[in-house]
Amino acid sequence: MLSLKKYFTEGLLQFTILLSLIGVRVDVDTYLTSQLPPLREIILGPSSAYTQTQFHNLRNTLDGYGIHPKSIDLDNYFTARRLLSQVRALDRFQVPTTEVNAWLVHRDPEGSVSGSQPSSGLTLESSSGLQDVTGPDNGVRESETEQGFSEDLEDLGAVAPPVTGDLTKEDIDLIDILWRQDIDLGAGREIFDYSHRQKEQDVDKELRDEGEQGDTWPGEGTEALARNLLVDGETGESFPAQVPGGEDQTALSLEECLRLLEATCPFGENTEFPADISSITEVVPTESEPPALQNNLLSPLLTGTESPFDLEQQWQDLMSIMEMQAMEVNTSTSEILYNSPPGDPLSTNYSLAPNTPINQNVSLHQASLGGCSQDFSLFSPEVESLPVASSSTLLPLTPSNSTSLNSTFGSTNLSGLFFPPQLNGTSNDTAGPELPDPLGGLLDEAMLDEISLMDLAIEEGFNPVQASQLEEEFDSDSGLSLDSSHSPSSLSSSEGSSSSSSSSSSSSSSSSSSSASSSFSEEGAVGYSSDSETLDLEEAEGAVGYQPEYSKFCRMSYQDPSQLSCLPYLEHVGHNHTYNMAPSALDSANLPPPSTLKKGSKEKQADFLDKQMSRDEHRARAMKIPFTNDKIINLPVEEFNELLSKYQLSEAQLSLIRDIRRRGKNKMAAQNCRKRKLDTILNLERDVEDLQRDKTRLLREKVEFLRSLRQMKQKVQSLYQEVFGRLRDEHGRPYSPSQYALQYAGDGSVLLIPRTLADQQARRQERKPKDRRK
DNA sequence: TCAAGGTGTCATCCG
DNA sequence: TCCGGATGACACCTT
Repeated sequence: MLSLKKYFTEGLLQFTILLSLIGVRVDVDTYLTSQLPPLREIILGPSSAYTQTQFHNLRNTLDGYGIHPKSIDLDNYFTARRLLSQVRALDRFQVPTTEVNAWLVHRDPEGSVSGSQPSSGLTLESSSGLQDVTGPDNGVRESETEQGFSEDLEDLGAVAPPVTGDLTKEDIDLIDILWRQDIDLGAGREIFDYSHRQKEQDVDKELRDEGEQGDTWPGEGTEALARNLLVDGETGESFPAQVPGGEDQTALSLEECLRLLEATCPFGENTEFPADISSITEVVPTESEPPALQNNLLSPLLTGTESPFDLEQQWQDLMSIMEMQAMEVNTSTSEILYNSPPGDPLSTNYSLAPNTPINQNVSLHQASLGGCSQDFSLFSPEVESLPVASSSTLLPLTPSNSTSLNSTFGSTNLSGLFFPPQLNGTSNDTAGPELPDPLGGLLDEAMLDEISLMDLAIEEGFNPVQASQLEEEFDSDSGLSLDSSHSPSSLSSSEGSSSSSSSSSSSSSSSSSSSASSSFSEEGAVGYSSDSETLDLEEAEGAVGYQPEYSKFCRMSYQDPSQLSCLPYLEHVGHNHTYNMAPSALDSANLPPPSTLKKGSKEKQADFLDKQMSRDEHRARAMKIPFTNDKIINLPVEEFNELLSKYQLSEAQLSLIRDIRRRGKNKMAAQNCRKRKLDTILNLERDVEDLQRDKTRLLREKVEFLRSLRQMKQKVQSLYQEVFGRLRDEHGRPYSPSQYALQYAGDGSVLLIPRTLADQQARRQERKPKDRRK
């Protein structure tokens, strides 16, 4: 494990530096800040020295780079945990662990990192050098309390040593103590298991209870310290995230930590922390690892000639570019992963890290493919001048070959190390083959620029449909969502409505009174749909108002029409909001059992019926129209006139009846119209899909033709050279290619002509197409 | 409170 | 000229 750490950290650092030197900005932030326990432990051990870079930017963006929004709290949390751990470790025997973050102390001998440094950024950096990353167990972020704690520590001087020049003995002692504090002896996972932590939490809880009952801290500081030492076998930390109300607990833990700090190291506010630590170092027995190992671990940075801030800058470059690539295109994947339920442990712990490399992979391809698919530079006139082998050089960067980057990287293949086994196992389908791609993309961006969708489709034997799907995914931001056409509901409704709209006129014209009652027909929005608005006392005089209850009840088409058909008043009224419902669904509408209609509720029912009636129905009732609105609306003109002639109706009644008929018909027409609109949109979407497929197919065919043409030209050229090379003049000497050329005659014969003449003819032939264009 | 979508209604056009 | 379908526009309501 230690060798693996050494190997990996060295390799990763060298690789990162290499990328930075060549100008590639890679965002490793997403790797480091992700809650990937194995990854963190592999890269950093239980600490997070690398995240100092990020922590440096937490509260101040000195270099102008944006801070990853998902990493701030996490880093704060890790920082606080690390501070807490180290404070607790001051007075106890500690299992030595490999503390990578000691690099930060070493690597900045002439830096301005100082505990008294007024610059917040520098202070933060120095304090972050003490931060700790203990793994993924901590899902709760308590940035506020931790920041406060960090600031408190700064006030106490509990910051990194004032390394303003050469390392003093105290500095070296501090480095040594830091190393000894956190050496990882490979403690078993059982130390971190829940039951163990639960016990520790219980201890903490008791401690807090005591603190709540009475502020016994000053007197019990030593005891609390002793109890606190049992909290964590390796780091001495509690696990606030495991307990409800974790923030409070963390706050207490931080406060407790401060108190412990005071109890353990009673330095004043201006007392420099390192001095105390160095003094403690002599007392604390440690089992440090062999110095050689430490030196080996330190070597990657210590041997570097770059300044620490340059290295930090390179890290930030690495982080930034990877983050930008991740955020660039593949938002869908991000949404899936980011929007995972918070309770999902997998998504909570691993959402960021697995997502990032996947996005980077896809984004790199999408960035190149999207652009190329539109530019189609491959089909430009220069396409013939492109070497045939050029496409083959792109192959390693295509998705199908992306896995080959593993072999390309050989022993430095990072993908297997970047991600824990369980993660690789769970995300193999999606992330597996794509993981190396960011690295591949970083290796040669210029090559990626030349990748096109058609390259994938042609060179890699992509199905055109797949290619078009890729294009569709790239164009997912278009106004019309093509996926909506795949929605079962929308599709069925549109298909069902298309027939209804075409037959609406016939049905309405041929419908009789019986057909009018069958408004819940499969024809859709052809039946009368009674308005759902109510008519209260004012409405009878023209006021209009809505009753939300009823609107909720039968407003939409999917609402149950049985709620209305059970009502005797409305059994003849076709409240047809069901034009997109299946007939079976309508037929299966259940009527409430008659027993439920008790006499006591008749009044309520009457009120309810009043509310169910539309405005026109209310008006018709108010005007004492002797027939139903359904008949008024759905009867043919002849029958409608007959009906009117049977009754002696006043002018107002006739006017209302005509209005009801007009409005009812118009309502149905509007519904049909809207359905047609929807159908049109859906059909257009399908047409767009078909056209995209055709476009992809045609482009593929074009490229195939171009390739075939290129091959034929090469063949002709080789034949030309062969024939020309066999020609001999009268003296048996070969003709000079610079002086003579072969020309193909129209009849198939081949003539040997002077080169000048051939050039002239070639020019003429070139002019002809231009003239034709003009 | 705002936005988006659904629905009813009116006015208008057109066959 | 009337009838009715189609549709844009608007208002209102719900989510």
